[in-house]
Amino acid sequence: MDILSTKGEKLAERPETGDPTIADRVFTTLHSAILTLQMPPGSKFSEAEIAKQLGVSRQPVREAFIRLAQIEFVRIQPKRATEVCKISEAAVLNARFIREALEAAVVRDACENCSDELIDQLEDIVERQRKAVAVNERELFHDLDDAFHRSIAEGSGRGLVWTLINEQKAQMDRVRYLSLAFNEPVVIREHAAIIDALRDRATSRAETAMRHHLSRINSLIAVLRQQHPQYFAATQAVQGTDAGPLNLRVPALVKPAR
Amino acid sequence: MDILSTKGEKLAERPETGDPTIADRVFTTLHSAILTLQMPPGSKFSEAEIAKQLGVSRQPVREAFIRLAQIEFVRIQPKRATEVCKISEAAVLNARFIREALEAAVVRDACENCSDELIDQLEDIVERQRKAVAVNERELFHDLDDAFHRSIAEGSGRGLVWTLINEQKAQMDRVRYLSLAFNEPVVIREHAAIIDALRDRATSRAETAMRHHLSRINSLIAVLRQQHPQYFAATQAVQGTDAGPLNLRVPALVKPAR
DNA sequence: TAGTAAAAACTGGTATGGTAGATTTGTAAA
DNA sequence: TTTACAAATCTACCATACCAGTTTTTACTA
Repeated sequence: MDILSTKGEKLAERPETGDPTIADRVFTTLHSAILTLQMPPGSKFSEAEIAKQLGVSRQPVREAFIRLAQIEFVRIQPKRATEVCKISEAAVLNARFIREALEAAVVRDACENCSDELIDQLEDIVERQRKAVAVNERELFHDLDDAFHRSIAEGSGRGLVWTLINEQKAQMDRVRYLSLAFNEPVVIREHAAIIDALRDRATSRAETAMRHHLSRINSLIAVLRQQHPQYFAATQAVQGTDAGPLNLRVPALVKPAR
Repeated sequence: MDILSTKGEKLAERPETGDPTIADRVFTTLHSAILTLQMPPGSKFSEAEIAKQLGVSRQPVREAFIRLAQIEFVRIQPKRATEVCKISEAAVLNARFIREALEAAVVRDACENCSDELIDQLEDIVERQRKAVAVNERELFHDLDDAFHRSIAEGSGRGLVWTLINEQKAQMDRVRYLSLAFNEPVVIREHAAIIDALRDRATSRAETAMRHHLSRINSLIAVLRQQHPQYFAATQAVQGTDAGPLNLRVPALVKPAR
């Protein structure tokens, strides 16, 4: 089956080299395939199978799996199977909570720090979103949506925060791919409201607008869960990594290396 | 040699099995060694070297490296070396920003949702902190500090958020290990203030108290940077993963499945 | 036919050898 | 002494073989 996409985000590359490894490319490929639901939640596969499909050895596939497991895209069951994590409603709502808290803080910062150039840039992005809607370019629209939020973070000197938001967003993005009707006009209106508040340096209003903008997924998820129950995990299964009771220390074991 | 501990932070274990792999144990060991500065920032080492020291093959060490790289504990330079990431002031301040935004949101939630049992539990933790100070048990004190913040998150139904806070905290914890004088009495007083606000369900006051409590590291880091310049990265080196200008798709990199 | 146990066919985990690229070292020339 | 360049020695990456569990299939028994 010709499942694997060849496009993907630049999540995998090393900062030091413009020369991504095979493991990097496998990671990018699988990441994209999972995000776009080409590999649907709950589907099982094996290192060997993917390796064969991609024409590489098991080793880089295995390393890609490790990284995917760390961002909870897949769940590795030793000696058993590896499967694409189902969408956990709790995890999505948690991601939204985190994103809202962070973006609210970021947009407050932006109100106080940001340059007029940022506002111009944001308006440009929204304008391009209007055009994307006009020609029905859904992918472009979503990329521009990312760019909008990202620009706010970077424009207020919080570029590093975006890295984290982006990770959290991944779980939500799978939901987004499930939803065919995303109501782009409303998104554009909300973006415009955020820009207005930024221009007026109205901190509270900007925060409120951002929180409202990010809250829409709450209504989406319930509907989508109904439509695609097979993609969702059982309700109470939190599926998170438990860090244990107290994070106790381990004894000293490794000598520092020179 | 009898090398790898089987106890320790449960960061590494798989949910499905009580049987951590060698790679899990290597990860835990190295994670702890880096956190406690036994492996100081900037020190270089190799897969083979660590494998030899620990008496295992290179493979599980390599997988541990991958996971450590993902949380920015080490930096893998292909064909060159792997080194413990230096402490980046920008990264620490970023982590503090994220933590403050999240914990502020969490404590607001806690004011509205939390049970009286939580408040009792928090008071118990602070009481144990007092005892820890009395007998000068620094490690225990810090563990209890973690427990305090974690309990608030879990008590308000935001346990998953703690997972993320904990990751961010790691960068800050290395700084904490550098600091011999942590001013425990002030910490205890601030914890008490948070509890008071929680008991009164005073949302804004709780948030303010929490933000104030988390802001102390700002003054710490400048001093520590002076004292231990070799552990810190150059100022402008942000050292974060840059995802590129727009998250545009990358061209086809992997041959599609055969 | 139903139940059960052996065996075959998977799974991911680990060890090891080889490769390409980066760094260091050493040697020879200016 | 300094410089240039080649060889030796690192590095992490990849492929492969093997191992120990798990699951599925198969075949035999009641």
